Amino acid sequence: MSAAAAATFAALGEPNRLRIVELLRDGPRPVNAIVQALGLRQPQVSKHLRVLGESGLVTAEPVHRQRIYRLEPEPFDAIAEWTESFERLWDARLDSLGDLLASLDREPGTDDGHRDPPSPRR
Amino acid sequence: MSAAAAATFAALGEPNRLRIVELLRDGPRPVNAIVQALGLRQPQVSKHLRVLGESGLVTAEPVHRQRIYRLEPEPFDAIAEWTESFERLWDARLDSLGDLLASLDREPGTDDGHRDPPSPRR
DNA sequence: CTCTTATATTCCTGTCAAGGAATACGTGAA
DNA sequence: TTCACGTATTCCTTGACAGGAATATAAGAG
Repeated sequence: MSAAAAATFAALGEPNRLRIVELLRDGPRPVNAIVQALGLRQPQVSKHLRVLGESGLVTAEPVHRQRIYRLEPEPFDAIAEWTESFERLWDARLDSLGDLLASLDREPGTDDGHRDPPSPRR
Repeated sequence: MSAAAAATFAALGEPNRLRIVELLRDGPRPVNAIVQALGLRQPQVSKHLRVLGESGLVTAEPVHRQRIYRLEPEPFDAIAEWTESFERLWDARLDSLGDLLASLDREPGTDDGHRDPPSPRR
């Protein structure tokens, strides 16, 4: 899940692609509507849409001579789920820091990687 | 909101940075612990931590000779909020293509009526 | 002060990605 | 068929970014 999440984040990390996604949040759009709404050039929009499509964020449906792009829910669900795994941590972080330090400050040199995670549970 | 979101997504879009973030989810860590846990080289980890810090995803607290890195909640809250603005759209997915397929797999719900399809004509 | 440990920074290099421009492709209309 | 429109692809150039290697900085131990 992490590898796919990285690809999704990378696709959304480009500002113009993020603008496209946020525009499509208001409803499906043909390419030309995106071009005009965002003031980008048509080839760049097509290229961005391709990247978004390869990440599963959008799909296209051909209608007439146009291709109507729309958002797909799965990647957003994945992001939401991923983010939720962090949201549960913020209330349980007061005093574990001191314990952590003592356990991690080990003898150097011959240390070959043995470490014990301090107390990741709350 | 969007501009900062793009920066956050970009920071998380790098696979090794995402691994670092997911490691820190289990608790704060000094740099060397990240190096050993992920099998990366120390300079690269420091560089990634710098990027993560510039996006506000992590902060460091100096203790002894080490710097303990931890996640910061704000960017995750921002991502969650951003994602929620999309999660409310999926139930309104009745459109021309959907209607064709709907006769096959549509499950009859309690919706006698028909929700307003967002057809943003322009 | 000197040495060591932990981390950060710099330089270099290769790769990849985004924008611009031009063009190719596909499909409906005449 | 030919034309026009909507969209996709290709080529090119430039800039950003990640990894490797070496080194610099900070601070505690002796």
